[in-house]
Amino acid sequence: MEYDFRAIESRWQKSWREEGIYRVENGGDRPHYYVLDMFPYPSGAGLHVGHPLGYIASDIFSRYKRLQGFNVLHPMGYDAYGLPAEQYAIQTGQHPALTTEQNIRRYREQLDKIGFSFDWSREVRTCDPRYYKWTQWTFIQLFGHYYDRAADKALPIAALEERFARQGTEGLEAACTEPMAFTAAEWNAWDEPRRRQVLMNYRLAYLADTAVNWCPELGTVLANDEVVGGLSVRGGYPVERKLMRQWSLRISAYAQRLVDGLEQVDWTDSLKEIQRNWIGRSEGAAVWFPVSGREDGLSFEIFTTRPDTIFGVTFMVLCPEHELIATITTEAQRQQVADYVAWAKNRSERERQAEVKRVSGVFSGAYAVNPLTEEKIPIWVSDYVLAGYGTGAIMAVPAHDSRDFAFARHFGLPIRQVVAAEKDAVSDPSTWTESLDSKSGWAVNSGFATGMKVKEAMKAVIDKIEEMGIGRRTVNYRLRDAIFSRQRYWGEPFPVYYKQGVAYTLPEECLPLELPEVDDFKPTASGEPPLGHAKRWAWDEVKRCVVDKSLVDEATVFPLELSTMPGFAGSSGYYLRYMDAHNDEAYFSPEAVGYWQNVDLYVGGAEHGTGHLIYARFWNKFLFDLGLAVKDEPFKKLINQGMIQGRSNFVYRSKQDNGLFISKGRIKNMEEVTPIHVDINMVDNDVLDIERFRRWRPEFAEARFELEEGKYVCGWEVEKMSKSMFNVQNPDDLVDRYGADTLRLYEMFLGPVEQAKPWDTNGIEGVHRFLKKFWRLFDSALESPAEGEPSAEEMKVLHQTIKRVTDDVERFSFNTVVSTFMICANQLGELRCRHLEVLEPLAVLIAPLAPHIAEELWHRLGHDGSVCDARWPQFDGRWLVESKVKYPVQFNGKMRFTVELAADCTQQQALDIIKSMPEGQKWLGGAEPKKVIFVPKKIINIVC
RNA sequence: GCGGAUAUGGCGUAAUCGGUAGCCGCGCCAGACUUAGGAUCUGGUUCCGAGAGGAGUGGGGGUUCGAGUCCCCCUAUCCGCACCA
Repeated sequence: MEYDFRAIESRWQKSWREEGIYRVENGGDRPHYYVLDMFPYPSGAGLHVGHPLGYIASDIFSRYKRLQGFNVLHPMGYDAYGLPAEQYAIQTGQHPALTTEQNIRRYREQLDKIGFSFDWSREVRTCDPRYYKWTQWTFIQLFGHYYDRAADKALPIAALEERFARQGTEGLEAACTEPMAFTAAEWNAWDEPRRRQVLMNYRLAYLADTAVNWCPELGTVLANDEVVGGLSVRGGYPVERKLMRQWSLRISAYAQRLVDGLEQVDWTDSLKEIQRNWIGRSEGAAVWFPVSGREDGLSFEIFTTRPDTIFGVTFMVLCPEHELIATITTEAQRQQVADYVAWAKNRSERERQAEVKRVSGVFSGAYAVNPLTEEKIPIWVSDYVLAGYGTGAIMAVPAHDSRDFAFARHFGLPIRQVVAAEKDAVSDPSTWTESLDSKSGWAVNSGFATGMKVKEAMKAVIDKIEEMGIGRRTVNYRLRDAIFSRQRYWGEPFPVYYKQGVAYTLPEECLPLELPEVDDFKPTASGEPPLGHAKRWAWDEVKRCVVDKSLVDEATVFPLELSTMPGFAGSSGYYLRYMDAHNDEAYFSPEAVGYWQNVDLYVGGAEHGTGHLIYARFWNKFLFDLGLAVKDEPFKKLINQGMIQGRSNFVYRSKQDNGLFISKGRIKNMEEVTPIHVDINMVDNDVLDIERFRRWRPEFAEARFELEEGKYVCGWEVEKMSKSMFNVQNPDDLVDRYGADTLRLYEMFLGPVEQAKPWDTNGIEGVHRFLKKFWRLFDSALESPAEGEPSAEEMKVLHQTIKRVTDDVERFSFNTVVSTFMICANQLGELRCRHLEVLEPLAVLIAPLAPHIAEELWHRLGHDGSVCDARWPQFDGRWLVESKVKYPVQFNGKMRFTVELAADCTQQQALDIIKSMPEGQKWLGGAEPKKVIFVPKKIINIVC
């Protein structure tokens, strides 16, 4: 029988669908395992071959775990809200709801063709009201909680109110926007709006005037991870800093726990490092510097990681946004400072970042006093100090900070050395070409700290300023709160309404607050959210949801919040929803989360390291504080699949003769030809299909070719996969041509899952040939099965394969699994193996990789059920026993040599084997070895 | 600039521990079968050399009886962050 993959695959896909064999139940006796893929944005372009790479890897692991006897949760869904979907809708002029629906259908078709074992009964879509009900619900909880640093967790805001009524801010340690201090008496005297205003300072979801990333082109604000180099990630449009009243999530409150949690998870070091850098924890000191000559005792706070260099401060710098500037600037400097601040403000974020090397700044005319030396030091204003980090003010130590050094050199400010690389190695800083930033070395010219090592000096200086009451040891994070509102249409509406300008959340019973249909969903340049067009909706929903009916009158037409939530809102907790996807009473039941706990294996791209993976961890930690999630970290193990790049093909057109195309090997000088992208679908192993090329474009119909060995060989280059380069590979074409099993095997065979690699189909034939060979092996054995016992040789091949496949699947080395199967098929083919008891376990073994062919073979072997319910074959080591002498070596008058033996070989057996070998006798000189050292598993060193 | 990763034949890669470098596949070469094409099968294929032999895992050094693998320095490429005090 021929290997008819089309018939086999459609038959089994249909059967799986009808039998619902991938449906998973919560509970049962089997151990549980949760395998999750990062769910896709259903974009208009459909899936390309890069998408399924991770899905195939996770599917292999899920199927493997299932065959090992685990109850495996392996769900899939769609991240359908957010900018990409909406941008696509705007481009095509269709409503996002419609395009999203179409795209999802297309994605589903493409996914189904590849034969995944997803439990589609648990599908979630972030744009489905039954799903986003819980996104909105979580927002309400975030609004209703604050972060208590003493308890180190989120607590209900009601507890905070109670505390304020009892003792004001006395003794409170809580994450907040601005530090506040008031007494219980003051709190109790305030009215409701005033109190709410104060509480907003502490809520985990809060409204505040924030310097945001405003993208005029997209008509919305963006989070920090959505902006790279001053341009929006989505679309690449310029982004400017703008002060706007926006919702934010107080993710910074969790900064330390987000750092600490990385210790517990099994992620790659590089991804953990990306997160650590993004959170940017740095230890140092906060120090108050008084402004000189002020009767009101005015002072300002700075943050430094180098308190030991405080004796080397020669000037102070404030960021242009600093509130103190207006107060301290002297009359003489007022105009200059105002000009500078105005100039700095108008500079786009992109300009500022592009001109980092350019030094700019202005003297304020005011002076500060160094609290340790009593020295008077000038206060400058410069935009190299950032408003968003620390306090927006620094103490400048030009001798030991490269940025301060550049600034001092530019403006001719003094430079004073206070650290020396070697003890007492003091030199004249005016001769220096760069600052000495290293933290190793000794303090010099540093008052009481002189002679100490830098590390000691740091501690001594902090102790001193704490003792003087002018500062404290502190930790600063780079991680900033996540801006949560978007002035866009396609997102979750906020469950928020306003009463006299004060924000209230809707009652939970009213959820979901559904996204209305609007005629015009396009963003506006002014930043007015498109939901403003939905007058009827605002009206009706307010009437339905708002408790206080008096609000619904002509005067307050739009008491609802009109922004929507960003894309990451819906994707932050979806893995929890899969556990209990149809629950209308709760996000997920305690039983469901108690059973599945958290994700055992998460597979997805590393590009989410600073976005989704931070937000999801934050979201989970918050739900953990609420007692809903049962684990502090959501994703135990994480595998980053490498990006698949495109591999473009070129033809080379002669510059002299526009109708002539020269094969790559015949080109003498690349200057004489123009490379032209050609569609990779008409190139096979870099050989051009000349007829298809002629038909491709009218201008190539008459093309002539200078061939090499009768072929036209194309050039190639690795580029981004994109339509314009004609290098997009659609998985459907390959499935049609070779079948899903071949595609699955080939994507894995390409190389390690984690590695970035260009896509090319040059080897796919080989993988397809293997499947045919594998099929024939079974086919001939089924036709005339061998009688009697399988040979030791055959058993050895089988057990070698079981061992290697099991080990390699365990360590996610799927490319070597494919190789192992190829070797196995070659060897059994050579042995002409027709023993069904040798072949049957192989059908199970290959089921995770190539489920369709496995299912068909399983069926042909006479089994009624699915191969998915089979048991993973057990490795039996006794078939592999062998021995082999490796390197005999003599040294130090002793003999030592190394022997390779089977894993279960005993010491005595090892010695017997060695002594039985003629060389062994010679090396040992007839003597008994004195010492046998088992070094690794297999190799034994023997010392005589 | 800081941080992380990677570097092996013509190509993708393999070599769980330090133990005969190059498994498996592509491509290429030769052959078998075939009217032909396709499909299938067999043998060969790191480089230099006719051969004996020699060289060889980006470059240089080190540890070791033994290094692709461990350590130090350098180079190139990729990724992340980027005036973060």
